[in-house]
Amino acid sequence: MATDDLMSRALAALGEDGAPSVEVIHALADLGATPGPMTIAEAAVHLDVSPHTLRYYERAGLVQVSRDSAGHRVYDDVALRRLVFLTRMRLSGMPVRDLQHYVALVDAGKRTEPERLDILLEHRDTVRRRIRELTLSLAATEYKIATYGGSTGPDVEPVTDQADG
Amino acid sequence: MATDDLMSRALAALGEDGAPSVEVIHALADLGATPGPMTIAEAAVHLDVSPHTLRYYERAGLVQVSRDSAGHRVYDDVALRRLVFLTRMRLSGMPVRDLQHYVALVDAGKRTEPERLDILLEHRDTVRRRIRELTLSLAATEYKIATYGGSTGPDVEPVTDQADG
DNA sequence: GCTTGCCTTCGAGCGCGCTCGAATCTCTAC
DNA sequence: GTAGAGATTCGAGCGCGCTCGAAGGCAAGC
Repeated sequence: MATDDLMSRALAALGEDGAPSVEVIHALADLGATPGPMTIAEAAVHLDVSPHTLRYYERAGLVQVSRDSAGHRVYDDVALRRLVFLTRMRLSGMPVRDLQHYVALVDAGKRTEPERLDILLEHRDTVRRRIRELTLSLAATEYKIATYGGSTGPDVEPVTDQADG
Repeated sequence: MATDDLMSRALAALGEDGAPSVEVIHALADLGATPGPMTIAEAAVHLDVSPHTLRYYERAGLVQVSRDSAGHRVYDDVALRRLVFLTRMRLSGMPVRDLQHYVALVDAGKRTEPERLDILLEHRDTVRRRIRELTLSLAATEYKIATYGGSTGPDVEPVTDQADG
């Protein structure tokens, strides 16, 4: 089950109301399936990013990846789980810098859990704010679409094109 | 009524359910209030961007701004309305490149309205997709927050820290 | 008159997140 | 043995959207 497939399926399962089901949440939590060791090309497909990006993440210290006898990267379950987390956080807009901080905390041990939780809580709020912004922009866009022709509103009938048309 | 104030107020009025009220939509459509001519500093506050950004938008051909006798920019209602539109679209993630295309169509006259409408429709879909992505990421983040301590799920009790903790 | 402050233009610089190219290595297939 | 695919490292480059700095202009206040 590739992550992009999973996201696609989850997106498909997510109704217009925007309330994810329990199944979707469980699917996103990646419970169960351990896809096993894979090459960088396979991992890239699995995570829906480019091999270049995977190497970049590794260089950035976000994930450690072992090598086989040929020196090629081997993505095991540990690396893949972290990368699923990382790509998901990136998709939701968390900067790489913040992720570097977060993984540093993870690597620093269990005592950093409170701070990690704080980061997640703050990120949650950021995502919520962003969703609201987008919801408003969406409403404005839909309003503009619905009233097209009267570019500043329904009570204005422009003779020529308006500036914000 | 500054645009940022308006957005703040609209955000405050927007409940957890994420369904904007008619009032909010009307407010976002900027019906009524014409703030009159203002300086670049005033416009920047009004639009919640920097003067640098306003000059950049003008250089990018997104808006035309006249000058007073001293050569200073004068933001009239036409410019301000367009900038409200532009900043809103930017906020919702439309690339400057696309906005350049859009305003070029506006300046090309009424016959380009169908294409403009297409752009808005496509943008609407893009914003919807993005909202869904963020909603899913939010759900995953909230799940992780709720199950914190069991970093890969509730059925796993890690002895040491997990890679995706 | 002179300082202060905000404005102007212009081009350059920057932070982010990749993205790419070059040179080289390893494995597989023919 | 040799061609080809795909991997490696490294540093550089790029597209985006600003952001800044330098050098100078204009108007008001002391």
